[in-house]
Amino acid sequence: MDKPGNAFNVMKAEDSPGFLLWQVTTLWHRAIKKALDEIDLTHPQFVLLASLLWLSKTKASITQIDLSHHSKIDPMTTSTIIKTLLRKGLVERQEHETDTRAKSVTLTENGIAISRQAVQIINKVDDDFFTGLGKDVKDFNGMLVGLLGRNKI
Amino acid sequence: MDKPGNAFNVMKAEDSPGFLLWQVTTLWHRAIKKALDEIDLTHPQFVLLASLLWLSKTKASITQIDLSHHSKIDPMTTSTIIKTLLRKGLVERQEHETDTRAKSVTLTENGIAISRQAVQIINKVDDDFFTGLGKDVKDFNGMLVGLLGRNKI
DNA sequence: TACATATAATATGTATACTTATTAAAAAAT
DNA sequence: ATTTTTTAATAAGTATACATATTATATGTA
Repeated sequence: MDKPGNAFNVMKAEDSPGFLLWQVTTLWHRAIKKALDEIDLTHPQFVLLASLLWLSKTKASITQIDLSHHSKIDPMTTSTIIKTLLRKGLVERQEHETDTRAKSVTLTENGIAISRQAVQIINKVDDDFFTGLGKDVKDFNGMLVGLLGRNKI
Repeated sequence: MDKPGNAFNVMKAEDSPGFLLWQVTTLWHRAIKKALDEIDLTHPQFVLLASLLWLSKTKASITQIDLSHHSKIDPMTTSTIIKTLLRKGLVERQEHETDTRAKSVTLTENGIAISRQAVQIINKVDDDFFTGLGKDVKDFNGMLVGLLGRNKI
């Protein structure tokens, strides 16, 4: 009764959503990373580019905080990644029209092209990765939306 | 029809399991990181310690590759993290009995204590985080297990 | 208007996470 | 038995991800 293992509250690793989520996302990140290598983007870079593409459908001026909120990437990391995207010529920054503290981030022409390409690549990776869920994907999405709603930070 | 946004194959972000998974795991990682701060562990460090605790229930000699396979953390990263855990005095390494290339990793006494404490902390964080799923947690786990099975790398 | 509080962005420092390449030894193949 | 192929571990280099602290500005309140 005093072996190291008895610290767990589950008998099988498959009963722990946390450990399963760790394993699944580790494999998923790896697959995405590999696919994005082809266009020299990292996963977080892609998330910010896609967020820009997405938000620009409905919002005129997008700040780093907007991107941070949408992507859940913390503001500091967002700042770092945007700086890299600037260096790559995929985004540009201009002064915000009303808030002088903030910066408006926009995609460059090349940024739009790369982002669209990246979205296609990720669509395919995700299609492959989540194929196993079949019809359950709706339920899966629903659960994730539920978790998001209950764990807003 | 040529605005940036039309690159997506979903109309709502809630229809993309990939984006939802990104958001959920980002928030989840943040919550775990914050909780583990208290005992000066990172999430990956915890995963390896818990893996050691778990595997030692059934396996006499545990190598870094064993840990890598179980945790899905790649071998190089496993090596780096184990080195940190060594420095912290939470694990020890000895020559493997039969394979001279490999190293057997074991928890120190303090490592066992810290690991158990960490497991309790994470149990609580995960309980809180996944509470929203209610009875669905079984289905959620099942889907994750399915994804794991279909995406072995 | 003046002051306290909240917010946008970022410099700094530590710890992943991975790629590529290397070393040494085990396993498989002929 | 010798050669070929895998495999365990890791060095080096790049890019997150976060906490903490700082700067400058916006917002709320008296």
